[in-house]
Amino acid sequence: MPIETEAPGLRERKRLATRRAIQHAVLTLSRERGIDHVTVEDISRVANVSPRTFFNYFPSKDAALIGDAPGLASADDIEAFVAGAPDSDVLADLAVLLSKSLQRTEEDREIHQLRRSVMKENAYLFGMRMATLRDFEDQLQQIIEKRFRADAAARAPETALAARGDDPAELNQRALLFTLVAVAAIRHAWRCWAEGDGASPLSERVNASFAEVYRITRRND
Amino acid sequence: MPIETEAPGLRERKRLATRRAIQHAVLTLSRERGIDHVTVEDISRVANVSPRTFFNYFPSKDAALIGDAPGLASADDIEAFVAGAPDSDVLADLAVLLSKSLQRTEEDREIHQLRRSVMKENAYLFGMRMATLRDFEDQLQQIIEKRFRADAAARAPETALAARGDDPAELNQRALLFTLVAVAAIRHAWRCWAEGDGASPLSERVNASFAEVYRITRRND
DNA sequence: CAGCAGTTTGCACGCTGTGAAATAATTGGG
DNA sequence: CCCAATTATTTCACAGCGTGCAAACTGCTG
Repeated sequence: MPIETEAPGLRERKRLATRRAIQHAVLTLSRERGIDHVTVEDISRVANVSPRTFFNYFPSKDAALIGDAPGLASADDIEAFVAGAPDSDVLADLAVLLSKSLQRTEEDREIHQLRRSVMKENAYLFGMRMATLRDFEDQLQQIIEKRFRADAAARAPETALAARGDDPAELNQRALLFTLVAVAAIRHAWRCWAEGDGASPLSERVNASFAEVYRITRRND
Repeated sequence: MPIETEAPGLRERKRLATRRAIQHAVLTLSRERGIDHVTVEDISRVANVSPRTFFNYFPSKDAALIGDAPGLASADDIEAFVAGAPDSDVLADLAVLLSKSLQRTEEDREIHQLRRSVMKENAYLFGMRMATLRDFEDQLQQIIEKRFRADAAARAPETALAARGDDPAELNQRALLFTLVAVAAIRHAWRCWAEGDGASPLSERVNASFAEVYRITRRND
């Protein structure tokens, strides 16, 4: 019995190859002519699939360009965050969690670099990517809410849930604000990283940006 | 000689009416059936224009739904922000500026409420709006950079520009972070406002959200 | 090999968005 | 009031996106 994954199998390998071919095609073509002058037909021709197959892999042309959504860290890491010490700094813990989450972004080097260079040219793509970030935000918000509830329970275990001062709507809003500030930090990190030469990994940048957020919100002295 | 605007003229009035009719049409139809089941043809029929005319007013179906980008405050307000006291809190000043900016968002009450209710149903529209926020962000970032330069000049007027410690790239990144944090606050305010009953105006919410950002970034004590 | 499940493809179709030219409406001047 | 210039609207044609469907194909399994 294999420890980890069964041998991927021809089917799966082919699937990944096709996916990669499509992404590679859309990125290189976009870099040459600009995305507006690249059609799905062009992409499919270069990637050696039918136009219809393109849409079996990606729901839209944009999706192929943008790539997969970031994806949150492992279940273990999330667990650790939720169960964090109730009197520790939530935002700081968040920085740790998110830095870890983005480490696994480094799957495919070449695609990654290509995408970065294409996005540097067409700034509006950053905006596109933001839209796909919504899922990420929603997940994050729910995790943060969970953490809040855990904190509250740890702090006052004897009090009944309903009796505690946590209005669910207010909890929601608090979690939302943490989420949005965290995403702001990620966006900052991401764009600094995209501007730079790619020397330092994205996850380091995230830590730096979170630290900057703290500096910014201190009134200057 | 009229003080302010010449009489708008028939042409301009009609134009505004059409614009409003289209927005009204797309919003009411979307609320009834969901936006995916509303075509440009439907919208144009209700608004009494040809489908082609629809695209003379809005570049896309989404654009009609989302409405105009927020738009920054008046030139005077921006001037005041840039020339702010160099040792005051930039983020706090920013809160004032943005709160003012969003006051003028309250142009058309009915459209505004409709849009709010449609967006409450289809959460993914929030993501769409984000994409349009990029212009706003860029403008904001430039204004903040200007403020930084003004501050630096006021603080050390004798030093030559080049000799001062402000690496242009670093200035950029700092301004970007301020921008993104500010936008995070606006997004928070906006979504809280959309959730609520619309009693308190958006601009007040912005102030509240900025205050919350400060609270959040203090390590809890 | 035979059958099954998953993949790719071709085809038809509706919808979005744009360019160009014809048509209609508004404005300003005589 | 009517004409000419200007601007807005419409009609038409067309390229591209994205989806449903059914047929052909390919890897998998016994």
